[in-house]
Amino acid sequence: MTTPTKPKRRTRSEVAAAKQEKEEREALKPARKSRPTIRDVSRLADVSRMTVSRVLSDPRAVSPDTAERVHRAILDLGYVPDRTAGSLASRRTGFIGLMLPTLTNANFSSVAHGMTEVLREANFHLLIGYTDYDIVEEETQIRSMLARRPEALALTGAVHTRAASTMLLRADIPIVEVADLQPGSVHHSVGFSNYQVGRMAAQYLLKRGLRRIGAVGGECDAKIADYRGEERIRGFEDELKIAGISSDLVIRQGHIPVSYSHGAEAIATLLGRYPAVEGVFAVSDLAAVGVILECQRRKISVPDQLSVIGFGDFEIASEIVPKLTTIHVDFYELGRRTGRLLLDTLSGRRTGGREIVDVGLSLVERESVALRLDDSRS
Amino acid sequence: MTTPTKPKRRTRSEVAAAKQEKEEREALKPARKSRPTIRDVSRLADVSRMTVSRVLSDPRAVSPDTAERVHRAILDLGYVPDRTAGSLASRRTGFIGLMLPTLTNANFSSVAHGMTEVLREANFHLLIGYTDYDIVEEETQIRSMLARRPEALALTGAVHTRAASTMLLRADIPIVEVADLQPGSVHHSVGFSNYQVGRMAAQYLLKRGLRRIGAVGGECDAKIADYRGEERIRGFEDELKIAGISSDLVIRQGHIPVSYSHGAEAIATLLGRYPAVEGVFAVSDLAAVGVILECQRRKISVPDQLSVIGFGDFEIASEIVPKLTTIHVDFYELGRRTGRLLLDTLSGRRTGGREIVDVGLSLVERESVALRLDDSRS
DNA sequence: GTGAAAGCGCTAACAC
DNA sequence: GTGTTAGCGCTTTCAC
Repeated sequence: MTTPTKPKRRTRSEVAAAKQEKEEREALKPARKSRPTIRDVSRLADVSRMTVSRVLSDPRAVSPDTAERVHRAILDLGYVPDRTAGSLASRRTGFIGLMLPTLTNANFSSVAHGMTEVLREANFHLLIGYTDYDIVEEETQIRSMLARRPEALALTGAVHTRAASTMLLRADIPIVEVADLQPGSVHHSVGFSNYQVGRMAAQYLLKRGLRRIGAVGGECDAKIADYRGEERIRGFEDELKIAGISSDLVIRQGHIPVSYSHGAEAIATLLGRYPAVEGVFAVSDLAAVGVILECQRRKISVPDQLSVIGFGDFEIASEIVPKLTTIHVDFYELGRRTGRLLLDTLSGRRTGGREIVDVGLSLVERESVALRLDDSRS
Repeated sequence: MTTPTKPKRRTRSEVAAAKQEKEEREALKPARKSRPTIRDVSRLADVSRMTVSRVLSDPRAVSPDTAERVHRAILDLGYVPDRTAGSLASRRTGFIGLMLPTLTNANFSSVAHGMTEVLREANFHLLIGYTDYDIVEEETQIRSMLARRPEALALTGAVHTRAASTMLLRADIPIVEVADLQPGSVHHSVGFSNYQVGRMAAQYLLKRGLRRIGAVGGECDAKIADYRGEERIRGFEDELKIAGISSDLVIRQGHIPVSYSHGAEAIATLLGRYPAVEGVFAVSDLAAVGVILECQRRKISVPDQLSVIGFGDFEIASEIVPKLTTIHVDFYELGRRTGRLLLDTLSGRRTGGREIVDVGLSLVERESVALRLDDSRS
């Protein structure tokens, strides 16, 4: 029972001696069959663990000879440093969180793509979560993400539960709200104004001489809501109001994520109620394409009989027949800007208050909106 | 200089005494302004740190009263456990890596979605990387992912660099190759046979009485290659060979990711070379939709003049006019199966050798393939 | 049911 | 340029 290799309970006086032995034990510790650690490398290269650490993090601080030996040992052993341990010691995890509404939307994917491109160079990893457009789920996700100690967080949108907001504040890390520019927020923002998207769409349809115009977007219910889509609709309605046009043709129907079939169904409803509708704004290109396709099935000519304008400039927009006129946002660039803002903030290159980056909007005129010359307005 | 609070160098004899003081110092340690730790919770709840840990990981091991006090303390402090530290101590990171070719493909996103759904319940997090279809980049990504000590890895496809394969073996964790069933692999597989996809497409076109048929896919160059797409093309060609039909109409053009415009350009090439082509298989629905759209522009009727069959059953497939006949794979389910396989393996519920899960293929007959009744074959 | 001791594999800080 | 010390915030293990 009293195996000498197995340390037993020791009296106080033995502690110092034990300490003496530490080095010796360390040297004897068998090259276990498990993954090699920094210690294995240090022994093989005959240097201290710190030197190995330095070779990896700041090679210039080590003499070329030593570095060479260490590198060889690393290769020999197939050593892969453990960033979990490194994170704990340095208190820098190298994680940045990104919370998306859904994984399966090309534009949000582009944000993730853009961020990753920027973060990669700085050796940061993106931790991706998604909420299915549910802010209660977002709260859960934020909590479990914070347990990974991300150094910064990017969230889609500016609407959160109270508890989530509290956690975010307490986390005391840079936070940026992405894809939505809300004046009230306390965090950084990189995005564009969804409200402005709606206004721009309405302005364009009006400018083209269209008057009987409407919009299609998703419903909002208690929990699951597309705040950004609703903002776009709101902007659209406000612009109509200014022009003295009724917003009866604006319909909210179906649930997010808004997609092709959603657009097809919504235009069917709209056409049923207001057969005379001559122009429609869809809160997403996917819905807009659904509208065009439904028109194709019904032999309604776009844009001759019905004009369509979308949002997002998804890839399909420039391919569909007729090509879709839409409002473009560079989501990939948005992701890059977000990544850079966060990196700059973390490195202290950027200091001070709330940063607001507007990546802007651009109208891409293609073929899906008619020009009513018979109309008298500009 | 000799600030009493700052511990100085100590003689051996002082060490024991210092140890004595440890507890006292700990008790005195100021409630620093930083994030609360398990120690802060334990002090507030007047229990040991271990008890707090148990409340979080195995509540039944703690008396209800104690648990209650601990929970209150957690809430009071807004304590969020640090999984970085937990991972190091328990040697379980709760990470599972997923390597995708690209972030911006709906079907791969579905895999990530499916996996996440399954992993969430087990409190695992997905670590997502992407390679841009480049196996050298994959190697880099795998290396940096392994530094996070994922407990398992899911890779898209079975083609890796030698160095990558070595690392994977050494990592000594469960690995599953996803979306590609390659007989030669040493790892688990969850997927389908891309080769079979191509054969199925050819068989279907032939069965419908089409003879002058071809395919459109991407080129392969030294590094960046769509192995899966190429497999599908290969299957297609082999089936043609069996039927005694030339595969001259099979063209590989352009680079991945294959998308709408790729299909449009490829069909333009094909039509230029072989105006009499009557049927085409596109390695991806996106390319197939591009073909349909290009035909629309050229006033070529689909399927009357040209039949089109795709792969992937992307959302647009069932919306486009005419609706696209395609080969469906349930990528979401594929992700779920992958997640479950990995979880089962990790929990020891599953043991033994290489597991191969074929999620299967199904042909979705819609409107884009003609039926040539004038042909004599079945 | 609860606690004390001993790390997990690294790095910050400082010594030489 | 290199090494030593002392943790990072948890969990494992074992004692009671």
